[in-house]
Amino acid sequence: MTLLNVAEPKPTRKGQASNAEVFRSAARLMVKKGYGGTSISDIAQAVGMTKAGLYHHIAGKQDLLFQILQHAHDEMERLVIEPAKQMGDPEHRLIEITRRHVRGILDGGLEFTLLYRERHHLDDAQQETIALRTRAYLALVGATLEELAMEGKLRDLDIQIGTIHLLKTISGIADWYPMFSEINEDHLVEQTVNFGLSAVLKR
Amino acid sequence: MTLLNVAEPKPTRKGQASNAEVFRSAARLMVKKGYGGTSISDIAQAVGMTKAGLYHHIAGKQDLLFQILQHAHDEMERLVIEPAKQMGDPEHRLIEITRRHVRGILDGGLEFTLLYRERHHLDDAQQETIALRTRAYLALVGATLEELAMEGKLRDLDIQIGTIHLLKTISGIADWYPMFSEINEDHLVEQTVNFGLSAVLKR
DNA sequence: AAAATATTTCCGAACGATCGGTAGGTTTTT
DNA sequence: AAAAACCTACCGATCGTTCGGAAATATTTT
Repeated sequence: MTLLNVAEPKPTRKGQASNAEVFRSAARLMVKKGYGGTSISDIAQAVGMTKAGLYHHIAGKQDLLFQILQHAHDEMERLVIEPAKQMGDPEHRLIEITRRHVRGILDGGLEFTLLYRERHHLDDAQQETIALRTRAYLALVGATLEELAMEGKLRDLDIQIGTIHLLKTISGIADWYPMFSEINEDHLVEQTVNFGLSAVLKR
Repeated sequence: MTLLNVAEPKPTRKGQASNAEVFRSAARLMVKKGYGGTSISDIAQAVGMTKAGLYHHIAGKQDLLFQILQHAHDEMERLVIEPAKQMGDPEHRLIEITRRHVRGILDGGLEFTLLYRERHHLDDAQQETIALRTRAYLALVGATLEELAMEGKLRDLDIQIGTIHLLKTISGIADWYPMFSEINEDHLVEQTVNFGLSAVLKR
């Protein structure tokens, strides 16, 4: 009853606001002003509706945040995790993860992972669902570092801590990049790959 | 009129809540539940007062956040920046910055820097004040990397990006450490120093 | 093709609750 | 007695949410 009780997506319509657009507008607002700082009225206004109208697309404010976070993880799996899992070589896999994750942030596809830090507004069951998916991504990177360690390519470091630091470096870009948008995107991607690899690999 | 209009600190009193305690309680609540998710009533209750009573210690909710952020920067300067500036050797300085910053987070002295991301709730003048102090810290680390580059100790990297990644790695600890509190503190400090140095230094 | 019906989309208006903040008086400390 | 700390009670505004119905659209029947 707590999960997946969205107001049904339904085909779509010719009107001004599809369901997907509601989610995107809401997410963009929440990224800018925070969950608590974004009212239902704000969201309704952003998509050109009244509050009451909006409630035909969402099941409530809390559930809206949950859906957005689920979608963010869906995108993360599609853009980063699935492609990375295809790669056999751990070093290439680590590079691919970094590159795709950063690229995803810059292209806006992973922009809404920023809302992860608003997860305390969810109820316990929803928080656990999100936490599981986050831990799965962490485990993927952790396992990759383990493989690199067995190949003797890894520095003498704590793999758990190294994994988290690596992912913080990457995901942190979403925090500050809007303030340094003069930085070239390709340049940032490669610099981040180098930063991460240098931090954990013997080279 | 926007700056420094606190309800005066005044000596203190023997009652249950000193001014400093109000700030600390408020900050702790805001870290846990966010600025928007923390009501004035919540804060008043946490310090054993009513809303009206609380307003003898603060000038308003927005100003309260501003004071907390100012205090966080004060602590940052006292615990990290001032000691680091004493060090002539840039490599030692970088190590000292990392060590003291991480230590400060773990000891709770820099815990409230987490509220930096709630800065959009401030007015423009307040935001600018905070941004200036943040940029000053960034500049200190950036200048240190520049020195290391001139000594030939630095990797081939973009110093601006390296600086930000370095600081994100460190400050990110405040985000995740509460969830991994089984990690030994000294161990985390040293691992973070090594991670950072490996990322930017030839070694 | 037109008419009739069903379904979905949206709105105006209101709900109880809570928000940040204040006025005025009482208690406590100096 | 002066001053500071604190409380009761309340303010207008806004919050998330709901309800009944009106448009608009899609589907079925004629």
